[in-house]
Amino acid sequence: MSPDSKPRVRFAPSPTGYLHVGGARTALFNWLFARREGGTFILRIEDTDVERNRPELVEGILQGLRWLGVEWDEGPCFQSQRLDSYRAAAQNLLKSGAAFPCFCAAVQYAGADAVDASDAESAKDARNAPCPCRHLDPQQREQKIRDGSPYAIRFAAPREGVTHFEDAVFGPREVQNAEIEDFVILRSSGLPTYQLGAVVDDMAMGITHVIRGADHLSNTPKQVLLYHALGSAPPIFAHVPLILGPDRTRLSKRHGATSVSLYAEEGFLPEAFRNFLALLGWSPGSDDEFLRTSELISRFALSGVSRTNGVFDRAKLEWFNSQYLQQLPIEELLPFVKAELQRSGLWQNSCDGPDREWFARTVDLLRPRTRLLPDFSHWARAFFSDNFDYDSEARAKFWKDPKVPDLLAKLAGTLDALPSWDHDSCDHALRALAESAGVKAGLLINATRVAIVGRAVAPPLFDTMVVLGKSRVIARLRRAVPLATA
RNA sequence: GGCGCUAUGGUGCAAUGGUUAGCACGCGGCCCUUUCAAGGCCGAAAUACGGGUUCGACUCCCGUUAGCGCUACCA
Repeated sequence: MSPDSKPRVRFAPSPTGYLHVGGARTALFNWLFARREGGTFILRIEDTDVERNRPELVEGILQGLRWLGVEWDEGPCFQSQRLDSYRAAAQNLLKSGAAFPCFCAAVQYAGADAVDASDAESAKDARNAPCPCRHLDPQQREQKIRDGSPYAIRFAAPREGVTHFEDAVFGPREVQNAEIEDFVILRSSGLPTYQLGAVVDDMAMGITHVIRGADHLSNTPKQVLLYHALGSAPPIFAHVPLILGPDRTRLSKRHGATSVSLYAEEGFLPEAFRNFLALLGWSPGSDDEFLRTSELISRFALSGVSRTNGVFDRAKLEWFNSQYLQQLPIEELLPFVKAELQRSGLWQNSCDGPDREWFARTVDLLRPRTRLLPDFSHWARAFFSDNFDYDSEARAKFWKDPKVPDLLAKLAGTLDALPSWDHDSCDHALRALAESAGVKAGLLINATRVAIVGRAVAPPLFDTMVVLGKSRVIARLRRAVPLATA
């Protein structure tokens, strides 16, 4: 790469499932790198496996990326629309002798367990046996092709020597070519395998850095061989460690939520999710953790990427979310709360107009106790609607005292007579009432909270009263009297 | 089985070959307090094991063990 050329990177998911956490992090690293270096981030859909391919899943992957805020500069392009390139490349390799046609029957992968469980020796032999088609003489080859025998195209891997490449994370790598089998590059169906498709496209797209999961580390020498055979210098590779579940096995559906869209639905903030994901397998080199996306970008470097697989820690993710919920400038948070309230049917348009200030103040009051966006419409429901229920545990605990109904009724009257409605006025009025009634202020405070918001969990009472407004508080107190009596 | 990668508290990350091995999540305690959070303070908790190299090793080398990956006409 010449000094003035900007890096070009890509994220290349295959539409065989949703956008999972591991893929999302790979995408994020690519994106952060591109943004940091002023490069280009390309999205490519690797849909060459007709069997597993689910075209309808592509949109979900795109949505997941958009939610994550990982915007691509080019694409998405589909490998299924570039089949000619792969076939041409395969033909070139055939002509140059770097590849050969294989007429063997395709063997379906039975799974690692099946192989290991069967007779170890024969399985071993089968695995190591080189494809005999490599040594077919030209006449036999021609004959078979003329006969119309279906064939795949295999790369003729060198039997000696070593292949090396540079990995920005794992350092310089060297592999014995003897360990590399004659892998298939074009299936008998005419569709390319991953190895060929990826290399041909990365070459065509001018990819300078291949940032992908470490599960590809072992296969990289094959691709390096392809680059050379195709007459191109390989890019710089950067393999990022895998994400594991709590049991330290590769994260999968078994571990529960692995789809990015699920986290979006649960009410995580995309920026919090990004922050969390970025720090899973990467470190800025210091102890800083709360890093807004702009800082992530300015500090990202491949040299900070770890070589150790990491466990996905949901608790930490939630902590990041709560941090963003309470530390974001309020104006940045409001749109997310609005969307949440719209989702739950609690949104009032006035909050975008005359009540905007009230809305901001209320959200600000609520947010230290929220962990996920839906908290705003669940336990904080009473702040946005008169239609809320009364938590039975809260009632049992704070409406237990028989004096409560009478106190609530009296409080409604006292508050109603208040000339001004502010924190201190409410405070004094309530404490005075408690004192004259001979009860502790706490008793009345707790009972009142349940009466006006329906539950034990809420911001400080007098702040809550101010935000709810005089008429609502009084109405709710009166409404609660018979309920507290029952 | 073969080949490869990795190894710091339960988890995620720090530590030019020299620190009482640091930070954060989680956990426990205390403070604050009107509930619940948030916040503040304190605490328990780690260099996988064994050999080397070195004045000195979390750091470099070897071995062991463990985990993971690849070993498909999957990606």
